[in-house]
Amino acid sequence: MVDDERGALPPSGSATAQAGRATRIDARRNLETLLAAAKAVFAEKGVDAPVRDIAARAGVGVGTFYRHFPERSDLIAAVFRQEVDACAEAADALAAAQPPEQALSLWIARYLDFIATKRGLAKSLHSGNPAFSALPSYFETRLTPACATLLAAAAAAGKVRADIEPWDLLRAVAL
Amino acid sequence: MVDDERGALPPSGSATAQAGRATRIDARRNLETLLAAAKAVFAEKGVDAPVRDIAARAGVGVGTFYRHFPERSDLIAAVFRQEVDACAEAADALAAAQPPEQALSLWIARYLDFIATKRGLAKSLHSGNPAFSALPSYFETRLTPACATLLAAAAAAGKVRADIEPWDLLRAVAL
DNA sequence: TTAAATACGGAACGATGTTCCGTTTAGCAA
DNA sequence: TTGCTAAACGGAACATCGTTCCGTATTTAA
Repeated sequence: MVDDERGALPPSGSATAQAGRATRIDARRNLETLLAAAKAVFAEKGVDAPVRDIAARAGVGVGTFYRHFPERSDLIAAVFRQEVDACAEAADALAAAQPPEQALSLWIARYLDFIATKRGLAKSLHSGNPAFSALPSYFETRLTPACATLLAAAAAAGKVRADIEPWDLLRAVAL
Repeated sequence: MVDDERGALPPSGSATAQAGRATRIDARRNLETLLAAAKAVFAEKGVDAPVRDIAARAGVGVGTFYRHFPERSDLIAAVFRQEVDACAEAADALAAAQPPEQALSLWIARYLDFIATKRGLAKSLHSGNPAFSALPSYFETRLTPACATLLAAAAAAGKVRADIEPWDLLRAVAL
């Protein structure tokens, strides 16, 4: 259940039903509600907001919270991963709907939003907590290809130089 | 009382008796005991060690702790300041007792010790807590002149190049 | 419809920072 | 020395958090 959100690469929902029963629908709904509540509360009060506040905002008990996120840090990691996913998916959507140059430009704006949000998380990310050690790699693995696709299309259209490395672009903005 | 330890520049004990009574001797003794206990406990269990542990190690109640350090962060800042002071004073002592080249070399070793200790504190220092915002400046203001004196003497004796900036040396080792 | 598996809610626990207040003590004067 | 008072002390008590537990409610499969 929570582990579905933990896979290193598969975006966010992997219906890898192993055996036994399927995940209950109320459980999945609460998981999503909790993630949404967490994003809202983090934006309002920062990443240090109490678990109780997040559970309350989601209209759920703390017991339910901990069923989905065994530790507080798991929530933070899940929110981070979900936002990385959203940013990567935005790249696909833009590539499909816009001409190369605008797709790239709009996505960079989108990525800037993400970075701004991440500022608060960054403190947690670099806190030495092993719960977060995999996140930077997730970030890179997910976002580099997304950026690469947009860059390649723009380069093919002659809109940007062809020697720009996706990872360098990401770093340039992030730092 | 605690503010005696807070001054931006005057090392650690400024007997600037303003009015009223003098600081009680038991109070001053407890302050020193607490600082020593804190250093020991930090070395053992890290900067996140509970206030109670530090008070217990000092043989003192938590009430006494909070009389001297209104917030936990004040203790950390005080320990940091005291260690900066000790490092700066070591420079004077070495300059007075050793030939320039050895004084410099021995002091760098001493400074390395300090940096190693500071590692644990660094996390707190850069945590965004305003209680710590003045510490980097204290560090620089106190240590740069100490280092400069040693460097100047060594340069005058022809033992080191004359174009080494004290601050650069400090950074080179610290980073 | 029913029984078992699953999930839920929230009281309760343990740890920690901080406050409060009755008791003790150092410092001063008679 | 004795007595008085401000200052300091000790530690119980409070508030906040993360986390655990367990009795109850809901979902699902047959």
